[in-house]
Amino acid sequence: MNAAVQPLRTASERSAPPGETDASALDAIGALPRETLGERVTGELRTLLVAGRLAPGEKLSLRRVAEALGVSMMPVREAVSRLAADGALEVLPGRAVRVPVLSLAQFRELTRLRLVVEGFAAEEAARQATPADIDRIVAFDAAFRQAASADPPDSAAAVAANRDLHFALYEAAAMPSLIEMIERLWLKAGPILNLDMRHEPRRLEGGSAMQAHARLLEAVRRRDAPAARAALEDDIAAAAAHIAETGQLRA
Amino acid sequence: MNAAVQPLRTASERSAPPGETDASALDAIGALPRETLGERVTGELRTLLVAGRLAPGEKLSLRRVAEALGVSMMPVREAVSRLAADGALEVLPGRAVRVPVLSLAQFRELTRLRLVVEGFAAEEAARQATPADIDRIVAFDAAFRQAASADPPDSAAAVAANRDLHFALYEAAAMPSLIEMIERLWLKAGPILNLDMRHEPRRLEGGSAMQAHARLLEAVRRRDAPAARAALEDDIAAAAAHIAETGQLRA
DNA sequence: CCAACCTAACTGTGATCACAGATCACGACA
DNA sequence: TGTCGTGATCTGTGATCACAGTTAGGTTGG
Repeated sequence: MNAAVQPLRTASERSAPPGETDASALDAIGALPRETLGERVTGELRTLLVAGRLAPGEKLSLRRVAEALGVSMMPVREAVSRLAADGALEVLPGRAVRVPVLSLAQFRELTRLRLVVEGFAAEEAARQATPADIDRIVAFDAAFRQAASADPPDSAAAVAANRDLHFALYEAAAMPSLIEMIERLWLKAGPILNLDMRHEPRRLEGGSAMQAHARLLEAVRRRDAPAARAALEDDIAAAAAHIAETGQLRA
Repeated sequence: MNAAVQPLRTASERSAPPGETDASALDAIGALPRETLGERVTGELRTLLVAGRLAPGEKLSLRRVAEALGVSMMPVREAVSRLAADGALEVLPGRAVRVPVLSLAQFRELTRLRLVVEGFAAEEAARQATPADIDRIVAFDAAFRQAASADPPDSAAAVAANRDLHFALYEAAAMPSLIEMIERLWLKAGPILNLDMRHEPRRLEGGSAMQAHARLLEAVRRRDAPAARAALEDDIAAAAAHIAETGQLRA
């Protein structure tokens, strides 16, 4: 069922640091990542969701995911609990857990919220972006361009680059809670959005996304917040319109 | 430690419907509530958090909460997992789980996000509100007025009425995901906001909240979206300014 | 009198087991 | 042929146990 789920052995990769007493060396090492298994499973599922590799309506089984990842059922339960709390997954009453199937109304609401929230983030990013931020955005824009312009288009790479581009922009706003909000929106809309981009790479050829990205980048360079918002809104609206027309949404 | 946590016995309140075959009777009964224990614990903790009855920095113990609620540790783990994913609780690396202590910068970011998101909700509510919606808002406004004007002010009732008033407004916008977003913001800001209102009920006497509510209500009645947003923004900003001055926030 | 050690209690995490309820396929009855 | 009952199988939920890591309190040694 879940061929997309990669093994994730419980490798205890915390290498015990030897008895080192040199102060300079101790200062150099940072706090080691101390990530719990449940968090890693959560991250794994999140990645699959925003990438559209788990299709809407697809059913997951705690035991199967646990087996596929090489862990017990416990961490998977925790991950599913969190994602279900975010609305990224839904647990049917007594049945199974599955990727939510959005209705057209729900998708429209999500799009409106994205326009408000991500539009605000774009404005703030245009005001606060550092040269380093802009460099990162430029890099991801180039990656997206290359993936979208290839023949045939590399849809997987385009999806990833598109995500990186957007979040590089939002991170320039330097508002952590804002980014969390946007991630939650992407988690909900990701399955349809990216499933579509993955299945219909021809949409990339239209170039509307690349055009919007170019205008966005230009606006950020000029620190023109309203223009950045406008460009981003066009990007979101164009993708949403395409989904609303051709996507598979519930009535 | 958690005297605030109310017992929550595992009462199986699902009354088995008798073998009724009358079609009209079958149509009348709705789906019975089927709530899992973990969800009830989550709701219990959410209520305590937004009401400010769990103070920032307060530490929780899974076992103690479980014992206080009369359930096993398992549902509490699930509830804490969800709330931690929302940032409403935080789990220290290897230590304990506690209510987050916001820094001044984090609180300011939350306030800005509230202005954006709840401001949008107020606009939309002003456009979409039905007479029934307005009636509900009026009722909660009256309750808030009464609690705040009493001598001494009934801070607990004021906190509850204030919450009900705001969410009655937001629900008039008829955008479920928007309400989830706002609830998450309140979950983060609630502990300081309402802890403050609870400890310093004198702030209520200033009447700035009541004045803002009155303007808000008037704007909704007139279907004046910009005015509704302005009134709500004043309400949020006034409370936030008071916290930033006197509240206990980390540097 | 203060600091360092050490032990006992407690923490969240993960695994395993038990169970009620839902699903699905097969077969009996009408 | 169509429909309902029925059983095996699988689902998520909850409880219990085991464990490594941390914390706090008391004690010892300086």
